[in-house]
Amino acid sequence: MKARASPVILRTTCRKGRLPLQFEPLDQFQQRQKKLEEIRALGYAVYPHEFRWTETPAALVEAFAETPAAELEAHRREVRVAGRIVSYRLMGKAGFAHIQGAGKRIQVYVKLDVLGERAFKLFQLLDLGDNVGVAGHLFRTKTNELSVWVEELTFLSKALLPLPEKWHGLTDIEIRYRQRYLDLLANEKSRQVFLTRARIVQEMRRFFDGRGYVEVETPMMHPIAGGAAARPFITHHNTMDIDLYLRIAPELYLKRLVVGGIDRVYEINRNFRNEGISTQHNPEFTMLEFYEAYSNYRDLMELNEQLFALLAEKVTGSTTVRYGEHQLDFAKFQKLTMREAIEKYWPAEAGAAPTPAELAAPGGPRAAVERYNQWAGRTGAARITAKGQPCDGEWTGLLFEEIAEKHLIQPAFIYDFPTEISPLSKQKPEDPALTERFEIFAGGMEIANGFSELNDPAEQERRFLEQIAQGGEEAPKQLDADYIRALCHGLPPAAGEGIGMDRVTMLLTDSHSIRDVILFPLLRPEAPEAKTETPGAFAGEKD
RNA sequence: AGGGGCGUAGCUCAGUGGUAGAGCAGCGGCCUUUUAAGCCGAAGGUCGUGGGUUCGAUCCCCACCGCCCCUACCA
Repeated sequence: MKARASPVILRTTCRKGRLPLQFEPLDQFQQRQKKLEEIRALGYAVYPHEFRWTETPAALVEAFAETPAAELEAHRREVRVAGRIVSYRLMGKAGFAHIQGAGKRIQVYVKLDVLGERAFKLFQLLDLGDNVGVAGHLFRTKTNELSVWVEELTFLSKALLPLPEKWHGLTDIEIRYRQRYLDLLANEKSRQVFLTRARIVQEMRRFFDGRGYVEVETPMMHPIAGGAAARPFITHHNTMDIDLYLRIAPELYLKRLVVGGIDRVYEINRNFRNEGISTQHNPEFTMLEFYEAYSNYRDLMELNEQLFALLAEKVTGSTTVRYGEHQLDFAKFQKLTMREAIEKYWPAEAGAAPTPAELAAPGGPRAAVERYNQWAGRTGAARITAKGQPCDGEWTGLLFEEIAEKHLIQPAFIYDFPTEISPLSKQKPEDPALTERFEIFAGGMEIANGFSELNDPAEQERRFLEQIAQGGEEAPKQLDADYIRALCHGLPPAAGEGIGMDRVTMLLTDSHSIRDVILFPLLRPEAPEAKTETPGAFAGEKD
């Protein structure tokens, strides 16, 4: 949208204690520094250390929303309240402003004959964006707006740069992401999204803590990147002189902890994947991953039904949540095996849909792909393609992704994944071609992935070696022998799952880009500005 | 990575092949119950960057940069 997000940064020479940077708009920046000096000259501390308040602006507005003027007069309510100035109207010897705090704004009224010369002069030197504290009593104006009759005005800090425009607010998407603090100040909706996100994390913790789970933190820097198929970021430790990978999943460490007797364990933390960026992908994203000994994937599916219904209810007040044009019902999950999903969503015009039995037969998935591609070729739809020589399981996965995934708007479990694409999952006893694995889809996105954990070290080693042999950028390069050793010490039967917290937040806040639920999403760094020598940068200070 | 869109004042946006405009914010003045306060006045822009076409480019063409969307990879 914008060439570069303002402000333009002008570099100046750094002199002892002086602000080395200047920011656009320069005229306002300098104007406000001048006012700051005038405030100092009046004898006010320009960076005071605290303000004792009694209520936030939001609390006042809420608590006295209905209190009539007469009652406020009769029972005078003294308050001390602090916030950021978001509107300002000076009218000669009186003035109004709104100060914003805890997401809401309250009006304050100042009068020369109440405040006195010095404090009123201070009020005249205020700008939109400044932080102030006021002490006084509540009253209602002629137009019946709840306001603070200010008896004492305290300067708290200066905004040297202007706030976004007050009427339209901040709409520039790039600035909203790069300078999130402005977005949070200007857009209540954005503030709400991040408060809701915090609430989601809180409720998740409550849910797992209440079931005897222990929260842990495992390494984010891994000598071997494992636990998922993804390209890792590489970093380097100087003293040890070794390369490390930012983790792509905590899975293998958490299961070591289950070996160690922490039977119910979870972690909420970041994963890093060196892959594409989109409305559903940020290079670092937050996963809740949990493991439960002695349970299988069916137990987990049941747990998830409880979890998501409860979460939606607690966070939005209802188990039914609006997401764009849809109403997602988190109290009702569709359940389909992967093969059933392919059959169900197979396009009618593409000929007979492959049955689960057909997809189970050797060469069946491959044949279905060919049939699908013939149809795709005729209609111009995307063909299913793969590098190398995919096996039946991989073809099945590709079919599912192409045909079914986008239709999974309502919450759904897709289960029984091919073993070939599930290297850490336990096979189904009656069919070793399939594993006890499920994924949860909602809003057309994958939001969770869980399975009965493979705990047979011999089989795990075989699967790892197979992965490595297949190669590819996303396959591990090295056998994680330490993990196999841990399995050799005996991992009890267990089920585990990872939940994409960012995506869950998207669903519960009706956000359609992952960047709207991540405070500081990854953006390309702003182009460095040309260095400009600007001597005597500060008002009243010359070198 | 490929395709599409966008980039004009601090913010939100108009606009034109002939040297750029509004509202808000900022500056000076008036104003002691306003609330998108009002009124008067002055200011503010290498129209994303670099080339090209042209007598002349913010506008047309090309390249580059950044952001957004879609597709691909992925969760």
